[in-house]
Amino acid sequence: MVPRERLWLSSLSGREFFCFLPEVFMSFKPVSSKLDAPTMEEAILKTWKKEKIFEKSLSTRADGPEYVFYEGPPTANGKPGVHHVLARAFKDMFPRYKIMRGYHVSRRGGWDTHGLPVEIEIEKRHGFTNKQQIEEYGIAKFNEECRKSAFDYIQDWERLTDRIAFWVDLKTAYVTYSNEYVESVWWILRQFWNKNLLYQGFKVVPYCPRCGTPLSDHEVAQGYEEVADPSVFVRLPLMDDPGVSLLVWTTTPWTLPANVAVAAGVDIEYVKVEHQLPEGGVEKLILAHDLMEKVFRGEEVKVLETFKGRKLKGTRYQPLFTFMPPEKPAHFVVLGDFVTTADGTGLVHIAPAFGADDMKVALEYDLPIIMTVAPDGTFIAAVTPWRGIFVKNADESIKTDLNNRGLLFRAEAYTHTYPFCWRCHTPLLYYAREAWYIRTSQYRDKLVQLNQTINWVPDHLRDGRFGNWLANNIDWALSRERYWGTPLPVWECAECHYQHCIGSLEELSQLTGRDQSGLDVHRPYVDNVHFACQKCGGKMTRVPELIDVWFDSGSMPYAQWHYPFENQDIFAEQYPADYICEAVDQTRGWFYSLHAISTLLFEKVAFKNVLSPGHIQDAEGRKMSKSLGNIVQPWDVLNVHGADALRWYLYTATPPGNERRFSIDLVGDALRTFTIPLWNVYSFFVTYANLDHWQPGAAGATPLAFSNLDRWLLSELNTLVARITDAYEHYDPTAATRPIEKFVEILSTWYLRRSRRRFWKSESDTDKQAAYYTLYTALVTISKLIAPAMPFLADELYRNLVCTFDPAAVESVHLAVWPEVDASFVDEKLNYEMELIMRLASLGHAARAKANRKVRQPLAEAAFSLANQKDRGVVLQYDDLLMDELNCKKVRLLDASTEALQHTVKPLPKQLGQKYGNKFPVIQKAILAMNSEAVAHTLSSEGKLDLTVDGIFYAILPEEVEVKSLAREGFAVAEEGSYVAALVTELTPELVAEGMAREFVRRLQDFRKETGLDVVDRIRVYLVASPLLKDAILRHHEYITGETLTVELSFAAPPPNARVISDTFDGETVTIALLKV
RNA sequence: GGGCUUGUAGCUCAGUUGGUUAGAGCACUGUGCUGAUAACGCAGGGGUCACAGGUUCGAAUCCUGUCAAGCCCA
Repeated sequence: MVPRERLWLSSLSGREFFCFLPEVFMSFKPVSSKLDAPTMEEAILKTWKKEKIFEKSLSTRADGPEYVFYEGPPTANGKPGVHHVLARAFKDMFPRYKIMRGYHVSRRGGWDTHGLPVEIEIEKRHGFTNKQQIEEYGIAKFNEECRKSAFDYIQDWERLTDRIAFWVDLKTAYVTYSNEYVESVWWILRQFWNKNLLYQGFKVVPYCPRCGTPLSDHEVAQGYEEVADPSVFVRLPLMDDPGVSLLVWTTTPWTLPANVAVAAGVDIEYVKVEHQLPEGGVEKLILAHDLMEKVFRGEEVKVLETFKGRKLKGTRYQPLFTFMPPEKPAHFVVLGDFVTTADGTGLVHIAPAFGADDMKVALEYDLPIIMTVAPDGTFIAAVTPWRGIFVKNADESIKTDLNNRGLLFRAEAYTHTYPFCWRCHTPLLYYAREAWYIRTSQYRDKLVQLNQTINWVPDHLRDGRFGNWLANNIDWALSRERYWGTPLPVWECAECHYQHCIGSLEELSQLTGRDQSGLDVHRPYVDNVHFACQKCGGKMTRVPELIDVWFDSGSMPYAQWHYPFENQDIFAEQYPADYICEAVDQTRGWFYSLHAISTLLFEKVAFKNVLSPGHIQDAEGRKMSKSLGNIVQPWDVLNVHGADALRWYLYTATPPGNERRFSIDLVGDALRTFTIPLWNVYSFFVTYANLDHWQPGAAGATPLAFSNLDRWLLSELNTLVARITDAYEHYDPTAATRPIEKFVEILSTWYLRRSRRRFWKSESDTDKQAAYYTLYTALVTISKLIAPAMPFLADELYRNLVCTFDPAAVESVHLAVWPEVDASFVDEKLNYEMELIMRLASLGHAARAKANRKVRQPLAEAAFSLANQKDRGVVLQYDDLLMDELNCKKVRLLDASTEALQHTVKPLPKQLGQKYGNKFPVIQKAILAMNSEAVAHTLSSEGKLDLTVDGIFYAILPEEVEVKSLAREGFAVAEEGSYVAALVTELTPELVAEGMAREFVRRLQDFRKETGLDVVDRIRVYLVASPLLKDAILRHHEYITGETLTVELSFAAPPPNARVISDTFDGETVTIALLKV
């Protein structure tokens, strides 16, 4: 069928006005069926800027309730990658949704500007390899370069942020190095100082003795190598049990002079064994049961006693060395959860100065810390035998010493990975340095309790990774011995060592008696500020440390507003956040620093909802890294497929907490499977609505005649709105997007496929109006539902579909109001019934294919069998849809009373199994052993089936057995589960002729298209055809001319200027000559 | 070494309180349909539900262990 001629004189009443002035018809902007996504998106971007849509999204909601979003500040000293797009895409969608719900979302941006990554860039630039070089170069110059470098790639960030439509206010973005920001951070630290939460202690850090500096984690990670270290087993004779020794193991003998305790595992099983000495006699040793085999290597030992580790707690042993007598109780067994039985003896030597676990357990048990090593990595003078020797070089001599004293059980080489300095290749030492801590562990219970009130997505983070981290909270090691960062605002007196923490620049001014408001708060300037000690009048100098950059970013709720020095009202409104979002690696980074600072400061949460997406991997599931060369650049994707497809892929590919594989092609799939079908529906609608001069809201007084199909689509649409709304309310990006894909699919492949003729037909009746209304409503609603996810396409649809005709409409979908569910349209029954009809249509097609009957050939009859009695009425109710879809003259139900049927029965495991439990197998067997016809008959006539198996009686109900009916003969059959479609495939001459006519129409339409005719062009047709075909054409003359807009169809000779083709089908031949009128 | 997470078709993913023969989309092959479509329909091939035990009438699903990958920590 061809769309009717577009003449409007005979059209709907009330439209005559347009007929006289066709040139002023308002119409939708024409939409090509080809979509160029990047071009479309860039045009929308320009429009947004021109019309200041982002600004309006704020101003139009100025009176709305506040929805607070915190931007986790990135560092702009590197180029943004796909993983940044990921986080930003997830950040963006919920604020956009909330705007449409009427909220005001200020979305201030921010930049993290301090820290080691920035310093390293500058070090690389100058080829610096150690801290002395920086100090020789000058901290002032160095920091000035850091300050500039922090924004080296800011333009890349701004461009990318803009292009992916992450709406964030970068014009007013906070910057962590600004004096105002730092002053707020100082204020926070001062609050902690006042509460006695800030203290100085030791921290064990990976330390390079040659460079004289601790290394950051990622520096350490660069330098692991496999090496052979000495592995020694050492006896520690017990004080109170002569002849018995603890057996400990270590790969760092140089730490033994600093030993203060031995750790055992509380639930590990230990044994006391009797062991034959090679030189004669026996000794008694204590070690973990599971490691006996490894330690004694088949040597025979006698187990004297077995006990759990907790029993060893407090057991005292004789110190190995006595160079430095401890000032506190030491040399006894403690319990540690880090003890394992993977290696060694299950008893771990503890030297708090040289191991993080050791330090932790030392704090727990108040053990002394014995520092035997100087900063250059050599033993101090007190360790007399090895003074001045580099510790690793003393290992052999220490072994000899122990052996001479009969304490060495065994020594050998042990190969493992050990960290080396990435700059100078010196083996790193784990080494205790003085450090500043925040006493977060004092607030452990509060941290845990407040965390329970936070909504985590995925929710396992709350009690898993984050919850565990809080439950085992240790004090926050705050200080860093670096240059470019927020200085720790503690001043110390050179004389009496009195310390004072500064809380504001004003305080500093008072103390120094000089206006410090213009001071650069960074090193080295702040280090040159001195004042008199309150206690002794001595000279106060700032301590050299900076603070952890995570403290900077965790302070952003306060510092971004220069709170409490300014903006107290804004702060009150913007704290805490409703929503934050960063990748999962931030659990112990930003998420923790926000939570810890907020808890210690105000005992409140800093954020109520947090979404934490998993990382991006390459298409093979490997992580993206420079060394693998598998990094996908965001612009390569954006320039090909656009930002919407990229975002859509990220939302739909996998639940947010999972890792997701990523490649240009996977984004292309999102475009092909969702965007393009949606675009085609849109393009179809606009094309035909323009041809018909259809306008939204112009139907006038005529009531719309909604078909079943319309009512169904509107029901599905409102169901969809409810689902998507619910998903957004629950911070579920996958559920907020995937159902839209499903909806667009059924919109395109069922609603539109089944409705095409309604749009083409000549009469502009109420049915057609209903179809336009329905499709229009669906498209406009979709534009709103996808707005938070695909901001460009959404606005493209909305602006053309809504703004074109409605001058009162807001100018962008992002300023529009989120759709409400109209419950009166939701009809669950209708949804169910249409799904059934789609399934039956599908079965009908399958039956056709099996019988080798193409769809163009009409068939006499399609019959269906449905096991569920309730479903049977549905078939007849929608028979018009099925007849049309399957090209059948009649649709009916298979019926046992009117035709020969055979039945198959299937006992249903779910129903029978749940009811009868372990009797299910015998019941199933018994039913299958019976005659299926008899079972089917009894169940339908008596409503139950009596069964006795092994002397037990069962009454089986119809719903517990599936009965399927099959026609015996004369049908082509397809079945799925209990559904059966049966087609009568016998053809009458009438049906054959009609099939030929349709076949002929198809050729003619192809020919029209090939000739380049417009859909509304009219034609004359001249034919030569074989007799059977000629007969069919004459019989269906009216149908053919109507479908093909043929004004004259004749079997006369064609004029010489006609286009001619010949074709053969179904054994018939035809020659067609065509002429445009 | 520890914690958390993941593992289902070639690829991307569903799979409800355990219950019929484990599904969908993409890709591939065949075929049909089409004057919106870059489409669409139908069919086919493709599965040791990572592996091994256990519980159960019945396990992708519950339990235990192992392996692999990712992240965080050590």
